Amino acid sequence: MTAASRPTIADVARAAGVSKGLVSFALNGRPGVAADTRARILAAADDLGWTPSVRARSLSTGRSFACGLVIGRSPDVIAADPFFPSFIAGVEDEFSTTGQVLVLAVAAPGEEETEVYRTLAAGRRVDGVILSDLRAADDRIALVEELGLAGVTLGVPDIRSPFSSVSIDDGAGVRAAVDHLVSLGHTRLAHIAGPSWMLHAAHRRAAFDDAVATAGIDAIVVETDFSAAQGAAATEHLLDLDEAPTGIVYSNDQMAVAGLGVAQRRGIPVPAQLSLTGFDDTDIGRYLYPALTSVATQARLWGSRAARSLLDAVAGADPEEIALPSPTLIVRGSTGPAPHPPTRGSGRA
Amino acid sequence: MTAASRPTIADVARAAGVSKGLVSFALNGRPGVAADTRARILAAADDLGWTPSVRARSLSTGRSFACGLVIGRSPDVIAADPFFPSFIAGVEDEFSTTGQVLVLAVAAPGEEETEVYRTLAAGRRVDGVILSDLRAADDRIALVEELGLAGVTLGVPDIRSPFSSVSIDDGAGVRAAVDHLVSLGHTRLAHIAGPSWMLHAAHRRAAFDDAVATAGIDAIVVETDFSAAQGAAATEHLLDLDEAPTGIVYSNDQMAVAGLGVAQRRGIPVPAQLSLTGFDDTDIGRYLYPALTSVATQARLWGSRAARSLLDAVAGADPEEIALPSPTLIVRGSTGPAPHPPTRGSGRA
DNA sequence: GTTCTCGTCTGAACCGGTTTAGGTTCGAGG
DNA sequence: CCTCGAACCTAAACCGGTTCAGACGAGAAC
Repeated sequence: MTAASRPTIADVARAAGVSKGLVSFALNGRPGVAADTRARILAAADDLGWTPSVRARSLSTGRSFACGLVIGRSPDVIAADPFFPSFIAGVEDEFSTTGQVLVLAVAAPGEEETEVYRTLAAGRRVDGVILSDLRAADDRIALVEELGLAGVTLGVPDIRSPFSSVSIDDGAGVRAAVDHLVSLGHTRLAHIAGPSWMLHAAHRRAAFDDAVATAGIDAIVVETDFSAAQGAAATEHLLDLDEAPTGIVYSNDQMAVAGLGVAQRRGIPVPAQLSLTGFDDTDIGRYLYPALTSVATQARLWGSRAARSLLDAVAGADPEEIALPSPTLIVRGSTGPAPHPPTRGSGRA
Repeated sequence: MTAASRPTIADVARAAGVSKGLVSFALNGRPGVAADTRARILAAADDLGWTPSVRARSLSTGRSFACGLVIGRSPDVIAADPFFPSFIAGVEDEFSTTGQVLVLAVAAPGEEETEVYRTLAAGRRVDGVILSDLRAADDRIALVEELGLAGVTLGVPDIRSPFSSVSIDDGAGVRAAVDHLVSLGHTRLAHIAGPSWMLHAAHRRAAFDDAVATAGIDAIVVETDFSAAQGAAATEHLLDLDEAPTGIVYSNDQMAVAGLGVAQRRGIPVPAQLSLTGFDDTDIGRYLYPALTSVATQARLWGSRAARSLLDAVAGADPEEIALPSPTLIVRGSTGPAPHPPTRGSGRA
């Protein structure tokens, strides 16, 4: 009479006239159940509107059917980064079809972050975790291994790792940006990099160094924390230089946007006097004036691949290294031919 | 020898020389346990490094110790919106101290979204959900109630709701923006609104209508889907008008940024000929040129309050209506005095 | 006809907690 | 000295699934 609580497997068993155990077998599609009995059980379950209790299943199988993503950044830096929403959408693409659930946590790197992993593992709330923003000699890898969780890293770690990795070749994007600028005649370039302890920031920087060396041109690199504030500051610094660069390759879009703001404030025409490229191909970059030339990564695809790889790992598959298609440079208005240099001595127009 | 699996409450009981039940009582700080026994049990638990299994606890208590947030937007629109990361950080502030966990899902409104709620409830994976981006006659309210989940709405619903709400007075922010522009002498304003089926977009629009009516000035409203693309298109439309507005109040920052791009592309000086205000006070807005005048909401605070309210509801508290501090207008360079009108007839400088 | 095997199904243990009914012990009150 | 109640504790049921040892029956092999 009172709120009939949801049917359990025992109710289904009673309705079908079989034992609990057999119901479990039938519902999980395991062999050893006569075809007609199976049909009868499924019909009974359907009739009663039975639905498995993940809680009970978790307890008896020892799996959580949930995976975690701990975003190790300060909220300010995340806020402006379009990567995670797209990435998470990709993860969902995969999880939703397999009954998994995504547990999200936000914690600044350090103590607090470690604590989050420990808590997640202690309560056995997740079966595995996605390690994003891989760091140099990332101690989370050993931590997650020690905690007995499955894992997948976004990018190939620089240390031994028992986990699968899913990577995108950031370097190709940066090289494309540099080549683009070089082909436009730029000879003094700069790179505004992310923090070198972040592996992908380091990769982008290395690719930049490599590309400019190959092209045989001058270059300077400034390191930042990826924030708009430091992106702006770094740009100011570069523009104050005696021989200011004529092209700046930013390690993310939000710094590029801030850099564009700095240039405009100084009255430096973009791209006539200064070309800028971003990284991530944020939607907003497309609507700025001039629109931002940027490197487009496929965050959503990355998310779904990482999710799948993690589920494979939870299921006991061997680690694998997955490489995603290289990012592509989207050329827009913020890059253009190098300005005619008003260099001393050579007074050419 | 072999991987000693984690200690259970039975191990603790054995070590302390008491029964399982008493251990449970002691660990949960319930009365009826002698002080020294309690101490002995706690010491034993500590010794063994015991940690509760949330799975087992879930099964026996019927609670999940997890809450859900289903973001009902298309990934593109989320990506550029800084609200959720900050909001989620706030939710975490509250959850992390109480051992709760946040389950995040992303689904475009409609079928798919409903399915996500049903799935979450069917598996009893969450105890409650946060309903964000409240809609007109939001059917999620009845759905969540029917599913037997606790809930909290972000904003006061326009229909009967059994849930607590946590709201911020968007209208105050929009009014502040309008008043600011009016005080600068603007007499033709426009509002680029979000979709009217989103309650907060509707509120902002209503506040705009109200504020311009009070000021007794001309105004026009264009509705969009909150995306940068439509923000840009709406701006183009307004600037094409015979009597183009001299001030535009955008319903979010990303449209304002796109609008600024449009103005710059047309060579319309901002703020000399056109003033713009955003909403959300995105970090990026601060670094544009000119920097964006915007309405700052406290997303993180909102998150922690909503989380707390939801936990109260899960614990059985009566619904409450919480009002957050009004947002404040942050004035920056994108707004300025109204241009001297080169109107026909009155040739005043 | 007996034995073996296979497929089908049952019953019970188990996962790791919580909760409740009831049993001891002890001191106070009569 | 006996009775009674409070304080403390135990044992067992319970949450809702999974899993495994073994019961049972039927057909095949001998």
